[in-house]
Amino acid sequence: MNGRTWRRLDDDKDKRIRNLLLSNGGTELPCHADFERWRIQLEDSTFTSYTSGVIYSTPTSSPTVQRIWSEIDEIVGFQYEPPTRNWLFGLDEAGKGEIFGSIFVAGVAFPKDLFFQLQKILNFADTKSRKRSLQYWQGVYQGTISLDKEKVKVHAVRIPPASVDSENLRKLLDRAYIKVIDKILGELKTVDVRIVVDDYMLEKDMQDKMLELKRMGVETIAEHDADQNYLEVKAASVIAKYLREKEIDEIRNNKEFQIDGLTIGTGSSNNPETLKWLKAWHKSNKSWPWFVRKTFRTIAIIEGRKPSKRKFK
DNA sequence: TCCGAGATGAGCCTATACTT
DNA sequence: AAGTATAGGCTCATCTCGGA
Repeated sequence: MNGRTWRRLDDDKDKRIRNLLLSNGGTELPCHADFERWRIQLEDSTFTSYTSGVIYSTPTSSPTVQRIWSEIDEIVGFQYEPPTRNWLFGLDEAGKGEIFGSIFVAGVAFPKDLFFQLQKILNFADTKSRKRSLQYWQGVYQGTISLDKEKVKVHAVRIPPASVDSENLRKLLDRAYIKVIDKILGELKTVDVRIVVDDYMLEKDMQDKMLELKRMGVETIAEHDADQNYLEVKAASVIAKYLREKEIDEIRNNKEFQIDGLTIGTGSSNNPETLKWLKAWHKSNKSWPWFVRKTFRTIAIIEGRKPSKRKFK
């Protein structure tokens, strides 16, 4: 059972929500700290407003409270850039700076009438945090793709470690992004689309692609931190994150890739378990498994090699 | 009422490109 | 060649809040 949180509220919305609760029989409770603006008890749920512009409602089994939640959703409205086209199409990648595993580039497109349903699902999904379990990502992923199987278009491309070792990363990203765009746009069969990508510093291929799309009449946006401002990018980042976590989880649980009781850890260069695993594996004289990015600095240092500068031009 | 979990920012890692 | 910038990732410390 989960509560609900609404973020980025201004004073006006806060006031309207407070009035809504009071007019539906809510009773005011004393605040518990300076940073609390008000507390209102309504049936089995306590609503707390914080000075940071956040309102939180504790879990409920009351239909009345759930109806109020929907009304609050309407007052709060868009917590991301509102739709400007009938279709919203976002792309993002996960696993770029990791020393293990693949990079996943994912794209998600959905019609604008699914905006609020999706916003509700993704409101809690924090893609930056690794602390959440694979089950958590799977839940958000399933929630996203099963929202409306006919209308939600999803496509992802995997960039394997061997490619990362042998080619320019941004050029690989360019190609993966273009593949995803072509696939999903082909399914949409319309240019009434807003395409938003998280700006990884696009290379020429992708820049050209974006210009071509613009000429076709598609709205194109590339900006950093796009997942915070565009719901479609947030959705894509969740898909990419899930696929990446799934792969790493499978490697981690594979006994074949455990040594001296050590797993591969998170796969990041400054994860202590990952470093211990690297040292133990190297000591055993086994060759590196497929998922290790052999050209990365950390691996070269473990091998006693001089870290070479990567110049794939 | 109060403890601990989640959020956040700094500083480290990875990559590439541009400037000096 | 070294320094700057951009991107994403993780860890750690600190602080804000979430919830019993």
